[in-house]
Amino acid sequence: MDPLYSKYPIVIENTLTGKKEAFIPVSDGSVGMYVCGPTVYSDVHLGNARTFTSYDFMFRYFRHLGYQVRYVRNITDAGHLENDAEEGEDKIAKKARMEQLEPMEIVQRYTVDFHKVMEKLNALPPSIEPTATGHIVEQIQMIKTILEKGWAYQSNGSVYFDVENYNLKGGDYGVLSGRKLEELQAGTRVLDGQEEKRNPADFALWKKASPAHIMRWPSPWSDGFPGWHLECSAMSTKYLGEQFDIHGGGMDLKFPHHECEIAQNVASSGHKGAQYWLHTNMLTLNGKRMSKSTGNTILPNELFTGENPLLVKGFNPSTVRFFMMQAHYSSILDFSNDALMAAEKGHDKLLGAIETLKNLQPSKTSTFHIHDWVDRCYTALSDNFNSPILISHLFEAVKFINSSTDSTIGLTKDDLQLLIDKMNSFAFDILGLREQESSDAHKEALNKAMDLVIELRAKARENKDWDTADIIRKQLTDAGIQLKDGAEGTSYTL
RNA sequence: GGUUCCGUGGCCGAGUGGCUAGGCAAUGGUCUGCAAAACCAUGUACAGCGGUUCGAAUCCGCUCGGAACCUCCA
Repeated sequence: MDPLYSKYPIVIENTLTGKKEAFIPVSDGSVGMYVCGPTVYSDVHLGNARTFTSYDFMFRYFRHLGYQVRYVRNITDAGHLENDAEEGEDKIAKKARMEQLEPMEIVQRYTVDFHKVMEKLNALPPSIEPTATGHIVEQIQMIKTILEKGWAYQSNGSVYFDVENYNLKGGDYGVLSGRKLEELQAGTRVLDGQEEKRNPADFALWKKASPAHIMRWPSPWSDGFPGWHLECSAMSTKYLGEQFDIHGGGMDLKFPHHECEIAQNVASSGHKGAQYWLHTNMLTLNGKRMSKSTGNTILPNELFTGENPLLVKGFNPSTVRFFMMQAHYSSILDFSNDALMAAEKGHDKLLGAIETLKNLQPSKTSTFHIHDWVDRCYTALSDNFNSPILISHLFEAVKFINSSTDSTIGLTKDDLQLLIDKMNSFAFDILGLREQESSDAHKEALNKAMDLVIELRAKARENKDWDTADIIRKQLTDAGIQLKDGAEGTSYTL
């Protein structure tokens, strides 16, 4: 049988070309995907969470279609320069001194925090999660190659990429971001240490460490540390090859980070690296950019607990994920308490219908064009990962499920099974939603207790003792349990 | 200031030359002891002003507003 990806070929918006293009992997049937991961020097930002959730969704979809996927997402633990200056200090080293901790202690703490947040959001671990500090050797090797080919120069123990020379010899620094080299030079601020460079647009491949700099490694040029952009070139090449399929990251990385990556790749191997570049869009909070200084900011964990003045309550991570999936990854998404509240209702309605679906019985004929529906769902997903359209189709099925009567759905046995399978695939395997987790033992105990309460209340209702019946319902509602009196008896939801 | 992008009904959010996206909220109805849930019905929205076109929310121009990048940032 043909794999699903040949039935529903993917089209991707390639930000390198600005066009939607048919996705044709370098190697048939497999996908190599590299995503720029977080810098682990502080709590993971909510925007990071959105970006990595978007790529997790794509990862899941590729796998679902039958591709063999290698998903590489790095951890930047070597720190980046705070500015381009000679005495520029590594962010991680700075924070370490402030808190009197070893740099790797900071790295460890925030890496663990990052993993916890992503786990809550039900993001699968990447296939490989390499660290910058673990690949100093590869980075030094790449610098050597670039130097040998004449695309870089040494200056005072540091090594810089020669952007002007690169473009004179046919390089196209600026392809990704649409920037012109002349404009870049004109717009560059005068910073300390610029005199080391031949051109303000040049960027560091290796920086000589100042005596105070804690994170440092020996190299042929100086004791120092790798430049801002090198780790991604080195690690993507190592794990995915000189030519691979997808490179992703947030919009904000487009320039200069990804622009420099392409230049480094071309300089060292003659290839651009990824064929398809993807950029996820930013997040705003109540219509404004997030900013710690104005208090317009929320941490992922605060979103889950509700411990933030901008939130009325906490939201479960699956709701947050659903909220993110309701918007396209390439659009700016605005977070607000109201928007989350609305998403929560929709999320619960969707999962509720999937729960209902389990208990429905098939009928002789089908009244829902299930194959057509499945087709439309896949078509939406394959059209540049359009999760909002998929969700709108899912709600079509929700309406159909909920309008089923007498415990019977208008689907034949096979069609019903198909609907169950696909709803599960789309909602859980691909969108990555999940039921509120509670232990089975817990659930069973609650079910038994609820059966008892419902039975007692049913007796009261038989006797038309409405006061008792209403008190029970009211108290349960206050406790967060909603009773629903239906034709077939009473059920409850949390 | 430069580069790029966006502005959709009460809110969130798809679409992007002619055909109902969807969710939430609201109103009416069905059901119910009453609720809740669910279902049915109801909104002729596309920042403003011009232009192109048989036809524009969708293309072009200007104006206003917002965002990202130009310095580490998903």
